[in-house]
Amino acid sequence: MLNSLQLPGRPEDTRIVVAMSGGVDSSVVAGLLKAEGYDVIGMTMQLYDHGEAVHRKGACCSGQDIHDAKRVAETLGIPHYVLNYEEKFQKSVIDPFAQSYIHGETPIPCVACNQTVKFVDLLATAKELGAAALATGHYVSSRLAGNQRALFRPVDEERDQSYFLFTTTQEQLDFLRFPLGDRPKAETRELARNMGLSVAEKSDSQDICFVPHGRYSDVISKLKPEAATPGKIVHLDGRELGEHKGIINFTIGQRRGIGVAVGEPLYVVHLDAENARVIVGPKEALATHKLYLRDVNWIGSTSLKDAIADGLDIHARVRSTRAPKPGVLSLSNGQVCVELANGEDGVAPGQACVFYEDDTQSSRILGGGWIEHSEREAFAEQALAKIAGNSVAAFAG
RNA sequence: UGGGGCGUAGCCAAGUGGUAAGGCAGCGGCUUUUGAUGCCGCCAUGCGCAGGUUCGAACCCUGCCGCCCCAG
Repeated sequence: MLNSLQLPGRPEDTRIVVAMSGGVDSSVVAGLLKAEGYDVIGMTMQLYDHGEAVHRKGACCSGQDIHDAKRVAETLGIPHYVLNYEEKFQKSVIDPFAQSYIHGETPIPCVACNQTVKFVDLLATAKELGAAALATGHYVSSRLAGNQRALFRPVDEERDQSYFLFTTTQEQLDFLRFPLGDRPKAETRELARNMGLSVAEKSDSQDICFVPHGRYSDVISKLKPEAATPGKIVHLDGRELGEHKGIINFTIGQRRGIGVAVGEPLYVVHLDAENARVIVGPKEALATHKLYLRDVNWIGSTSLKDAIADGLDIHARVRSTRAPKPGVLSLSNGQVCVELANGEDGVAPGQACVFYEDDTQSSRILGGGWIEHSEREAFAEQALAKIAGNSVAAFAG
């Protein structure tokens, strides 16, 4: 006989740790589980210096948010602990974040945070406390598929956070619970009001939590002053259009902030970290069909190797908010790759490609990988090759 | 200093007598638990300068300044 979290034993005998960010979602999770009678412990991670981000809307894991979490815990009558993971967060999330941009890639700190601090350190602490599960406020569903848990898209498609959870391992998945995956966001807020939680009307979190005022490049510059190396802005057709203040300020697909006027809009199509060049071009040059992935995490029911041996029809996401699009997952020269039937724009190395079983509303998440590089239309590939050649020639001369 | 052309916002550019299009760039906002994209809004009391004609001038006239081309 399993309880509502599909664990053996009565709720009263089941200890659950809830990762409380200080936001509405995780607060409601704690409230729901407490109401069901579970032995709930709230835990909040302190991830970075609260000095600068205290009053920022939509932050988490610092200053005000920790206070909010504490208040909620008091209201619910559950114990609450604050875990100082500042050093780990710096090392596992912020530093790699900066390095990624320096290398001309575009990181996803939210995934790095889930992958490291949240589902490793916090999860370990939960186990140490004798918890049977770690519950979070993510909008994603998980349930048993055979004798192991599987991940599915949530009921509220608009809030789907599965993209940020693609690195979750089977072992972590078996210990995690996502009670909000089966209800719409509006209902969560309603529940928060009914529970009398102080955070009921708090704005949703957005943007990178550890970036104070919207300029992520400031964080990098502060951390690595030498990172902002100026360089040239080069058009796909070879023209040098101007200068920029460092490739850390750009990402593939970006339009605003290039600062060059040529009559037609320009987009960043490639970042040449080695030569500090930003390659720009027309929107058409962004269309990407084939993605090569590294560090693939697979949480399908059969092994990855077996599943994709003959090519597997999947739906894939290259960004969190877009609907999964049809594609084929396969092995190409030993590297996992995805061929998107209709292509996508703005595909940047360092971002993730997440696999879904199909395009249904409650599709299973099969895993995903980090985008190492990608292939565009022939004309763009040729132009890029030519520009790369010019750079080599320039160095030789 | 003979001839011709041009000077409109940061860039490009339409307008050739009726009260300054548009694009790009920039700025602001919306959207978004990553970076983006997208969408919406803002952006020349003034058209190289100074006079003149006219009810009315970026448009016509005069002079000046600057740039370009051809011929030297």
